[in-house]
Amino acid sequence: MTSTAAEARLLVVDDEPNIRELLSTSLRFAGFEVHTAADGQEALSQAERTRPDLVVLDVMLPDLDGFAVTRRLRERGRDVPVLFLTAKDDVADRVAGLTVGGDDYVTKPFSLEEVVARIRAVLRRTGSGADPAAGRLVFADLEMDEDSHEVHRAGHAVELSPTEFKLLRYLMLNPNRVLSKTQILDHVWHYDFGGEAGIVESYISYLRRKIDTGTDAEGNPVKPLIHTRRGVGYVLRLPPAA
Amino acid sequence: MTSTAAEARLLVVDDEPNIRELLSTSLRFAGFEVHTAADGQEALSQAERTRPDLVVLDVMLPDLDGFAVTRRLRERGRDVPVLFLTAKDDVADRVAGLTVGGDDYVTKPFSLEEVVARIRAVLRRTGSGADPAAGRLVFADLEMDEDSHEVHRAGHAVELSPTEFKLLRYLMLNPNRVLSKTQILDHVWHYDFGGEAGIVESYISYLRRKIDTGTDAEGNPVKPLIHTRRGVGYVLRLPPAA
DNA sequence: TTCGGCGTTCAGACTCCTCTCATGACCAGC
DNA sequence: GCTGGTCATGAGAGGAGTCTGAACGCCGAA
Repeated sequence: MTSTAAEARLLVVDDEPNIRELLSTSLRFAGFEVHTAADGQEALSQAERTRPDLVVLDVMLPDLDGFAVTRRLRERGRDVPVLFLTAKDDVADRVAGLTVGGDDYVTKPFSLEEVVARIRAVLRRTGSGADPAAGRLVFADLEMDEDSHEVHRAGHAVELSPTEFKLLRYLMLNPNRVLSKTQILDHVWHYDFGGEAGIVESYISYLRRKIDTGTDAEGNPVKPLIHTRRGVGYVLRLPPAA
Repeated sequence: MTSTAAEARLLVVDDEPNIRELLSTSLRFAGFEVHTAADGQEALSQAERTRPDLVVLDVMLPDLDGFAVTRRLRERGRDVPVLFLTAKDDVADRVAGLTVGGDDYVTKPFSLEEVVARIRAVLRRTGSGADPAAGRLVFADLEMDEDSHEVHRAGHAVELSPTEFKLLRYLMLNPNRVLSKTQILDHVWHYDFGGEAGIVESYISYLRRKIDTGTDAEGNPVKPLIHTRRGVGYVLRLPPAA
């Protein structure tokens, strides 16, 4: 995750300490200023004090639920956008219009990639953002549009599965940086994924097949962008000059 | 919902906090400046202060009903247009008489798509609006007239059912953006719709049959505009270049 | 009342995705 | 050149996601 100047101020609300910790650490590293709260009441007072640009809010809280918190936040005139965290079987619990306005939601267990991407997407939609490059990742002749989920290599459209897409986004957010398989697993896969790191190798292989093969407009083979650092991990970068 | 500079100032009047919240959040995100009131008296004083361009008014209020509020508003010389919210069984008798002038009404439970579309339609009719493109949505060779409810694909008229129409409008308001099934459900269907997201798949299927099949003027098959992003949602966009 | 259109649900078929496993290639150090 | 470890890739099982047709109830129009 590239960390720049503080991108935005977030409030993370979850009663499970592990989740709170996981999120706040990762989001701070992703460049956000992060405050936390463990329940609805604390969330309201924290929001009052810290004036977040976005609230990451677990729907299931011990006191007030996420909807009550949202309503009270907005009754106070703060129409701050919310990213809801919800269990998969709570879908019925979705209640009227979880995703109204600029809001969005992510189901637990989530991947960190997913959360960061959704936060950025919500801020992009609701923020003052007039950034033309918003939602667009570019590395060499490889381009990704996060809103339409489109990927192009050397001008050609590439179809990626959801996991392939998330993996490539993670690589493109960290160009020229070697990422270990464990790191990739921790960011791209669900936080309670039980499998082995071998799956990363498989998906790197799929990605290479889709973006590092084929030819450009003149018929020359494209230069590979995904490189193996044996014993270390993988890196997205331009191939060495010669 | 594309959000632009504040389009107009609205006053939302409803005694149910959830409905008020749902409406104000969504309408703000749709680009309106929104004030709220919980009963008739508050509505009158808010209208006095904020001078709205349109009032969204629940007919059933704890103190004054929608008639009285409207009458008093107009006695004060404010001929602001009103969009009434009414329960289904109130329709026959009373509401019809209410909708004099540029007014309109929507029955509860409503869909957000519907409310936003009606508000825009009323403002278009009554406002100073001289926008030539008003009420007209175009994407590639697909055209929709929101006022006449007409849809054309490659020059051919297409007949759509009401739900199909709303779904297509939502897609056309968000071109090149992947919309999840939940998002679509929340915007296009009634806010208390209890069903599953499967219905979205069905209606996408109907829409495809009507607008993504057939041929253009030269007899070439039309290019599909509705695309599935497996595991993510649907997107309205031009097919990949080649 | 009958009829037809519409909204909704459901089930089956199908496609695509995820993940694991096994094999063989590759690489670095000796 | 060996050798042990690492990595690339294909095959395939199983599952999740998707599409479509059929059926039913509702409602408004005739």
